[in-house]
Amino acid sequence: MKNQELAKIFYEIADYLEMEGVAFKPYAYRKAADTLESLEEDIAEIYKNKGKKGFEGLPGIGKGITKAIEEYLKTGKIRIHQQLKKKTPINLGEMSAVEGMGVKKAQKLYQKLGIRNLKELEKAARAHKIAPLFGFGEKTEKNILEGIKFLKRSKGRFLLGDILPIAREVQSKLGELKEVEQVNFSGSLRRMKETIGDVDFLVISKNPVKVMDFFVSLPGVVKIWAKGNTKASVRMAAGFDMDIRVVPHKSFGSALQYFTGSKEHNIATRRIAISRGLKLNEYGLFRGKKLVAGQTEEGVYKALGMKWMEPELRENQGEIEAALENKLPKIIGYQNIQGNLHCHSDWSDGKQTIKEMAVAAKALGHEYLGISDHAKLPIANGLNEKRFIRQMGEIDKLNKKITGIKLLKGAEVNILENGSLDIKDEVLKKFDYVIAGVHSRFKMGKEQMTERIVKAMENPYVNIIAHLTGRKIGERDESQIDLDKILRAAKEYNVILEINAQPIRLDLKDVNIRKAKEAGVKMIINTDAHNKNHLKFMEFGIAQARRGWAEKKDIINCYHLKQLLKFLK
DNA sequence: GCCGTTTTCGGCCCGACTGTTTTCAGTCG
Repeated sequence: MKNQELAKIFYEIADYLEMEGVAFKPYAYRKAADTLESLEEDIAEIYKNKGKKGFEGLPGIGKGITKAIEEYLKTGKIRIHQQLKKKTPINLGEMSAVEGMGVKKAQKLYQKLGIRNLKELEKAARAHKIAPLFGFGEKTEKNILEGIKFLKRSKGRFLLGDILPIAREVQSKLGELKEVEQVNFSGSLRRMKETIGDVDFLVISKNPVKVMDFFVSLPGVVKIWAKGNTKASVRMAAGFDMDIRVVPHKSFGSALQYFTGSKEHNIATRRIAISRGLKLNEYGLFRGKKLVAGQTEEGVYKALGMKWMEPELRENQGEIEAALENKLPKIIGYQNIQGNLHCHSDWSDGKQTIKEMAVAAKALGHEYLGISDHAKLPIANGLNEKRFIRQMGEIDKLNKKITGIKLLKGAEVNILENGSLDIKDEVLKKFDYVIAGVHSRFKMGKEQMTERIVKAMENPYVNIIAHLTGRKIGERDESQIDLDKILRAAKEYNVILEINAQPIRLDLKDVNIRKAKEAGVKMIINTDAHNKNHLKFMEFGIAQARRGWAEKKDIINCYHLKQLLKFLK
């Protein structure tokens, strides 16, 4: 797939052009790179089948970029890129990853000192060669060294599941300050993105300085990147950054809208503002100097001709158009889930007994809990047919003893290499439902993997396919699959696709959820809990479903027990 | 270089903080 390669080159061209002080073209190249990055089909395939006509209608790809793509597909290179690189042969990505270092500084350092990469940058800073340069200074040199130090320790993006609890804790600490009237987090965290770069807080306060002082002295702060009267930024010991912004009451809505993003969503909303003769910034929506809206997000969107929309939708993936036409989806709410069909007990690799899991699920207000221990996986102490039958007996007994929650008999069986299952049909038919999942050979070819999963779906006793692509964020890539084919099979055989709520899985991911929904395929949000605390992962699965525009009717564990059982039959 | 509910030409999102060139460019979100 050439899309990512090309996107990378266009981003680089954009950086170089910015370095040269060229106006607006960098924006154009980045826009084209964004388009390529999120493009599903292979650009090379499109070109092969339809020629450059196939690029028509792709946003941000016009005459010039089309030519560049053509050049790359034919020669493997883009001349302008080569020329720019030759002129300033530096590792821009590496250099500009250092906090405070952008393209201009990188260019100067190359021109004056010949610095091309991080290693040379560190060496020069240590030898105090940077401070005397025109435009640089002692502080800049020190910041470069600190930036490099933090860069080496930082882990990039963090899992939503790891960050959200920390952010909530900080939020409640800030909320306890008497100077703080209101505090929210914003950014990708409020949009519940699966990975988070940094945490952004937004505060209403009449005494911002006090809030700033408190914020930069929070436990865990190891570096203060910036601290002003209304804005501060810190690095936490865990390796991520936190930003805070204080705004007046009358601007809270526009500030929340602005800092929630996404960036693309903001650019789009600001364009709409401009087209209506308005200006949108974090302080409000203005006509000339007159404040039109700002206190609430609802007011801002309304003044732009839109209904308020859930933060999870704000990715400029059609939500703005939908809002303008009053066609926003009514996405699933965080309180709509009635139960959970994927969890493990100490019969396989879970930590708790079935009863303990049931009690914990009941405490969360669930109406039913499906026990779905592993089949036959040796590393997971998986069950064979005999043990499954015994477990069913135990679940029957527990159902008579426990009130307030119904236990369902399930299993997570393995889809073997050839698509068959590792538990016999005569036992499969005794379960209330069967989950099938791939747990081995994740790297087989796309066609083979697709066939493997489709074959499992054909089994009449399979209700749910677990964690479809097998990805583990930051650890294991998605298996290659033909999603369209799988969605067609799911529809045909009435198989439900799981949205696995484990923060490291979130599989189906948002864009796949949206495709499943559009294909009319039902989904279920499951925690895949291996201990009772994991039952709380449900929130992350719901978030992912919301990001995928899923509605209540798309998600079968929004059903009450009776309706669910009818559906599973 | 791209694009059009004002436009095929003339725009392209907007503001805070830092450090240094002491008035603002560079960087970031």
